[in-house]
Amino acid sequence: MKKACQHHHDLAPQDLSSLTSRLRRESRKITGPRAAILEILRHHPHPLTNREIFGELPKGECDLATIYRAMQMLEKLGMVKRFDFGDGAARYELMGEGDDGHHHHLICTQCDTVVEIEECFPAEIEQHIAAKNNFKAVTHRLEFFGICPACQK
Amino acid sequence: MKKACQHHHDLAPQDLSSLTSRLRRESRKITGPRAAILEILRHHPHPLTNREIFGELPKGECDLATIYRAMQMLEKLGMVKRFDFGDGAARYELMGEGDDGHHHHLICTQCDTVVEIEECFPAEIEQHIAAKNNFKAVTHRLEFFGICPACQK
DNA sequence: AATCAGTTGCAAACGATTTGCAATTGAGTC
DNA sequence: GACTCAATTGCAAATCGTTTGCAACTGATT
Ligand SMILES: [Mn+2]
Ligand SMILES: [Mn+2]
Ligand SMILES: [Zn+2]
Ligand SMILES: [Zn+2]
Repeated sequence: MKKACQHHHDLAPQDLSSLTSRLRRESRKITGPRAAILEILRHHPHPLTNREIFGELPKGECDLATIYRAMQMLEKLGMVKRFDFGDGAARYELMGEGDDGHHHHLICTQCDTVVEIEECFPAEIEQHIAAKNNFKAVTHRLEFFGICPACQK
Repeated sequence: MKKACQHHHDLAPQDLSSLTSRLRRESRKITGPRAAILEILRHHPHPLTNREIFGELPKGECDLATIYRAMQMLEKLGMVKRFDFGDGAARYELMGEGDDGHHHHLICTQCDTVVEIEECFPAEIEQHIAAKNNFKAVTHRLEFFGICPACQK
């Protein structure tokens, strides 16, 4: 009954080699920690916090600070998208090559279940808001919150 | 040329007495720090961080921790609404009695200018998202970002 | 004026994120 | 395969926003 998601998550995750070549292209080194981090992101459909990534890693594989530095770099290179669920921890999701990664989530306020959302804020309304206030390059951050079926008792 | 905003910000700010009576009603004490904080919120049309409130206060008037505690309490009583602009600091705005305070902002990514926005995410689409995923009590957090007229050169 | 729960200042504690630095290591070069 | 050097890492300390323990204090009520 669940409709197929239209984001890259459904597609076979991009292979590691395409990811590492992107790094090489930017003259970044392919290190153990980085490969491990990308491997984890590749297999997760929803945004992960640095601590969650750290938890997925075999202990001793890599320092938490290294993950923070890696995610910063990956975000700068446009390889991951950063999300904010309002709980004080940044979350990252791998994004496809051309893709700008813009999309939204529906989060259960009780159990933190995350659903990828395909709907977006209507462009016409956004343009109207931008024009009315003489702003340029307007975009938005949008996340939905509610009670998931399982938590409804 | 600027169109009138339709939020409570335009109306004369609610007077201190109506605010303090709300506190009294909840058997909270009207203290110097609290009155000073409310006074500041009353005169600010946009969300303020705790540190900004602290900065507005005459030095020595009140401890930062007291502000954190006051804002927590005011939020619990539904007297202020908390916003998140994604920069790691909570922001609070005074809200009217009946009002649930739900609204959005347009923030300049260069100078942090804030504009109050009256538009909201279309309810029908939100309902559709909720229904499709069997979520209940769905709401959203939404903020717009762009370059304000002054920062466009 | 006496009473007492609610408040406050101050310092320490916290959790997420950043940073300095010396040791380590990819990845071309010979 | 060894050589070289900038990029990277681990570790500890530092930052930042926020929370908390606690003893002193104060507003509201009697
Ligand atoms: Mn997603
Ligand atoms: Mn506002
Ligand atoms: Zn969108
Ligand atoms: Zn809205």
